[in-house]
Order: sequence, then structure tokens, then C-alpha cells
Amino acid sequence: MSSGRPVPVDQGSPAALLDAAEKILVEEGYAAASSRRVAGAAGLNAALVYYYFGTMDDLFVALFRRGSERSFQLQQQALASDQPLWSLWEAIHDRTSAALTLEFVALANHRKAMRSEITRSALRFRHMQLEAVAAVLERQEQQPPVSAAALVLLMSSVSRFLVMERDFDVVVGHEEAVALVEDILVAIEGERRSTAA
Amino acid sequence: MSSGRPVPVDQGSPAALLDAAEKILVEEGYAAASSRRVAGAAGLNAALVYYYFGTMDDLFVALFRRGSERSFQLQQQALASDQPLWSLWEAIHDRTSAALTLEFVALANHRKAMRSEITRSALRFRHMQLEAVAAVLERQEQQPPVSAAALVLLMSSVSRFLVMERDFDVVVGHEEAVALVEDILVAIEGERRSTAA
DNA sequence: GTCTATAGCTGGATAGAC
DNA sequence: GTCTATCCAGCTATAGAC
Repeated sequence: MSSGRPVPVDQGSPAALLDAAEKILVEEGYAAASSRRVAGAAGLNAALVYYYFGTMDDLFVALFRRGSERSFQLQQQALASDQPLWSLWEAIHDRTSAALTLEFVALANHRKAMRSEITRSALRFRHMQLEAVAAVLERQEQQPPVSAAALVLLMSSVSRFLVMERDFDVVVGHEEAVALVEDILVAIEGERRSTAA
Repeated sequence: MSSGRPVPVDQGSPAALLDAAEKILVEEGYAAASSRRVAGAAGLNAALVYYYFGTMDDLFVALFRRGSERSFQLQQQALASDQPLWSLWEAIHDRTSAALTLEFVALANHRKAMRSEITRSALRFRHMQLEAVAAVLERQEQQPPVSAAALVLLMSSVSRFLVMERDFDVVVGHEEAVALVEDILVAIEGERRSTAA
């Protein structure tokens, strides 16, 4: 159920700063992710933030890119499994990733450099998902109940929304919504086989 | 298509401060909504924020409550129309409201007073929606294709997700996702009749 | 009810020693 | 590559004049 995000390996100060920033972003929001707090959490001096990244904006962009790249790899693996839809459905439930994305979206509201980054990344993910899901549907014998685009958006929307609400302890109707999506997955891909990695 | 949010009427300084805060929150994010910026935008002195609201946190909570109450009234009206599902579907597309909610969710990450406010409000909306949609489905002659809970979550999830993505100019697959939802609405409630209010 | 003035803090960012 | 020291801007919040 929990994230497949790997434990951060020590790769020097820049990586340590990114790790610390990510943790603070998820746990306390971007307003808490100041250069002093981030550096302190990494056991380093605040000036190093500017030495390595130039500005705080640049650090946020670098962090977004790193996380985006990681998630992209994970999705690629998921879509290459023997049950691409079920694996995708599982992958997009990652709560850390969802929380991070939310912070970046909020950041983009007044850090304009983030906007284009998010757009580019979202399109990249969308196209990868569309391609893979379309391939699955084409392999179907009977007519699939939904288009690839509708299914991808349905899965993404419901997943994001439920993860966000769950964070606020709001879960009314979630079971039924999950069942709605998973009934479609079963109809296309059959029952989910064990994915306890 | 655009919001039904009424033009702010002058109701004295507290309302003017809330109006200004709301505008800044939507357009620039909560990091820009400082007491000076808010008061300045309202043509007032920053000290008045503290005179009327006590702290900035209290101002944000007051703003959330005001917006939540407004939206609640609008949804009640929507659900009382002759096509409750279509009206609800239209009401939840409000972009200003979606943007505001996003900021409040981000704020809740380090302003703990916001968390319980959001939870309470979300549950209130959910229960109102569930009750109304269940009533619609019970009136159906043939077996409805989805449960009330699944339908409510489906509409909310897709709407929120599409509005958010659209803000980043990401619209790939949106038409198909909208069609998926609206096909269900048609099956239950028939074609949408004019709602050009 | 509205303003000025100000205390006290925290932030981004840079210069320069080591 | 890492640190200390520092500048300056902006923030929350309060005291007190009007």
C-alpha cells in the first residue's frame, strides 16, 4: 500500500538538500521549506543551497524534476507488467507523490518557473499512459467498455481525489468509487493477481 | 461556463478585507496573502486585519467559512432544480472555488486550524450531495447504472482534476472523460436542458 | 474605527574567510 | 566545498495617537 519510493541514498550535499526539501515539503508545506530549514535538516549550511542551486526557485525546480523522473520510471515499469492497468492503478495511488505534486501546484501559483515544468511533466505522463492503455484495449477481443483516454482520466482523477480527501480523514463513498473503477479493470484485465512486490 | 460567484458588495471593512484576500489567494497563492498586501488591496491599513480578525490564521478561517457557506447555498439551489445531477455537475465546475480550495488545502499543511475546517466542510458537502443523488436514483424506474456514492465521487473527482489540469493548459483526454460522466447523466436524467442562467 | 510607528523575527541572497 | 557574518526586505503583531 505504501510508496515504493526508495530510501534516499547518500550522494553528496546536493542530493541531501533535495532529500531534506522533499521531506519538509510533504510534511509541512512549501512555506516551511526555507533555505535555512532545508539546510538545517540536511545537516548543512544554508549558503550551500545558493552555491548548488542558485536560488530557492531553482532548488524547487530541481526537486520537481528529480521526483518527476523517478515517478516516470516507476510508471514505465508498472505499464510493462503483465497487468498494466492494475499496476498503473496501484502506482498512481502513491501518497507521497500526490502530496508533493499538490505542493508544486500551489508553488506554481507564484513561482512562474514551476508552471511550465508541471505542464511538461503532466503531458509526458499522460502520453505514456495513453499509449500503454490504448495498447491494452486494442488487445481486447470484445469491445472495451471505455476509451483509453476516458479510462486514464478516470483512474487519475479518482485516485488523486481520494488520496487528497483521505489525508483529511474524509472517506465517505470512497469504497464505492474504488469499486466503480476496479469493476472496469476487472472487465478488461481480469481479476488482479498478486502485486505484493 | 464562468462562476456564478456574485460581485462583492461593499459591506464594510471586514468584508472588503475578505474580498481582497480571496482575490490574492486565487491569483497569487497564499504566500502572497500577507496582511499588508491584503489590506493594501482593500485600500485599508494593515492593522485593521488584526483589529477585525485577530491573526492572519483567523482571517483565513473566516474566509474559508464564508466561501464554503456560499458554495453550500449554491449547491443546495442546484440540487433543488429539475435536473439535479446536471445542475450539480455544472456547479462543481466553478474554477474560482476549485482554486480557492486548493490554496486552503495547501494552507492546512502548516496551519492546523484549517484542517478541521476543511474536513467538516467536505463532509457537509458530501452528505448533501449523497442525499440528493440517492433521491434522484430512487425515483428511477430502471436499475441505475451506478450507486449514488460512486456517482457523486466520480463527478467530484473528474471535475476537480480537469479544472486543475486545465489551469496548466493540460487538456489531453478531457473531452473523453467529460463524455464518460455525461453519458451516465444522460442515462439517468435524460439530455441536459438549457441551464443558461 | 482607522491610522502611524515600531518591535521582533525570519526569509533570500551575497561576500569573503578557510 | 563549506562556513561565518551580514545586508536588506518583508512578515506578524502590538501600542498608542487621533
